[in-house]
Amino acid sequence: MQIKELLLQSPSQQTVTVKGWVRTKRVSSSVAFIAMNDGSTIHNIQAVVSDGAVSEETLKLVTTGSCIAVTGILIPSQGQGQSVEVQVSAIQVYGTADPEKYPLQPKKHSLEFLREIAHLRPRTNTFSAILRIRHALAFAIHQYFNDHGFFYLHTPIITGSDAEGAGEMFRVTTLPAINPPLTEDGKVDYKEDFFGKETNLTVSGQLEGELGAMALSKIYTFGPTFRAENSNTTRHLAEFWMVEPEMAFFELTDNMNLAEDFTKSLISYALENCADDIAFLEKRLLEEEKMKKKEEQSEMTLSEKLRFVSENTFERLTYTEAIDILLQSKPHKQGKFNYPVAWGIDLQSEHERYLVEKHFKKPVILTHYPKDIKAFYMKLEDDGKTVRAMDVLFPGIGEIIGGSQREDNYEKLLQRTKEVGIEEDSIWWYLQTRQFGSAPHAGFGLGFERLVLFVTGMSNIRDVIPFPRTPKSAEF
RNA sequence: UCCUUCUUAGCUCAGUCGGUUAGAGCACAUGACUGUUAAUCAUGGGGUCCCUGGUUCGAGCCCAGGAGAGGGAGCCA
Repeated sequence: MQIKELLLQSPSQQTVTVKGWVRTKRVSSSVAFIAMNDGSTIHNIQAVVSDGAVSEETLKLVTTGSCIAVTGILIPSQGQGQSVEVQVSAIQVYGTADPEKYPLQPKKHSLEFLREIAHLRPRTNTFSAILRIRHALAFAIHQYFNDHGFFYLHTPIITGSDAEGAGEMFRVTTLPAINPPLTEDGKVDYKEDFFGKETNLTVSGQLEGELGAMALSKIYTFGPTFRAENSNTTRHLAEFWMVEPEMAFFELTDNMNLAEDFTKSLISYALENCADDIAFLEKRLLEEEKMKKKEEQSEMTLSEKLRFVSENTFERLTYTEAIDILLQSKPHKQGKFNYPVAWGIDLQSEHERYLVEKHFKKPVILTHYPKDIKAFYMKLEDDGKTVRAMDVLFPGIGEIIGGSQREDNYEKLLQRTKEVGIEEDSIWWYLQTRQFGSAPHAGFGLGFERLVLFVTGMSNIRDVIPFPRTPKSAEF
């Protein structure tokens, strides 16, 4: 029986067997206490070994990190801190853990150190809590879409197009790294490669997602995506998971409504279903906050922040309105921004942070960006200057969602591909959807790790994915 | 990629003006203790001071180069 279930049982004379990893062992002359955890819950179960119940040799093997099965009777606990505990009659040691060598000690470890032992960090309270929340959010995503008539579309991970323009790509090839076949003009001959052309790992499933939406009406993708950008920040990974719904007959406002309802319901799901884990992470954050200066401490606890976001309306405004607010802002007038503010600029982090964290103090949806700073597939407004784009900005995270209504007019789309220098041949199939039964449609991409970051209150994206891939780092 | 900070025991860190034998807390080991909650108390072991080179009578400390990590920025989700 899992420890999560066991802790909910009322004590009985029935014999139970619990399997898990030892967190701590406390020994006194006549009794030993073993705290065990199997990852099913943040809570440990206490196994009590009375004098003589288990041989001394066996008990000696029970150390922090070892894996054991204990058999005994579930009894009411005499001590504080738990209602039931196991009165042990037998212990089976599955795997020992030399206490001199086992890196996880019954004490606080820095997140930096735990990153170096990512193979063991899921055994800590913090990471098991994060991983359970990550799972719950993934489940909630599928449930939400299923309940709302979306179909899960599996878009390819290896792509032959590099038209998304979302960033540098990882090349996929089976050609030898040394002396690859060359063309007559000395370049690598990809006709000889596995697919007979240049291929890469996907940076987004959107273009294929649109093909699905043009048949199934409402689809979503949820899979890994890859960016070979040399980004070294707390918000970027080279391999991350993205959720990309795409809906026929949706215009920009429908898209915004969906994005807002979707993220709110995911957060509510976590609040309802991961209460223990969120409470643990909240306590952890509070301790961390105490170390900070007064002015840097956040005004809300983690659960307050999550509830605030899930219960309040996101602020919606256009890029042009946002620029006006920034031009009127104190930091702009006092010259505090490092980057100048003017219509046409790409908003910098400091600008987004001001809008979200200082001015509105809630999530913000920015729309109608200038076309020149956005992707080619976004629908051009009638003003000819802006596109029907939307970015959802979250406090502390920045851009968590980027999306748009797509250009559904063939001529206009073709025009834009030419302007940004995309070869027609490379995305003929994408362009054809605008020739055969085109329809207004829209969609967005949600960075899954950024959502997990927000819900767990963690500050580094490397700590919300089991095995992070970042520049110069692909261990484990 | 740029800016910036850091690298000393298993972990988190201190280390004075460059000075002879490098410290603390936790962890670990041993012992004590009749119910603990990251138990407590006592004792003990544990060091390539990130690497390479230089300055100096003498370098953990100063200089140069390199590696790794953190934070910020850019790119974005």
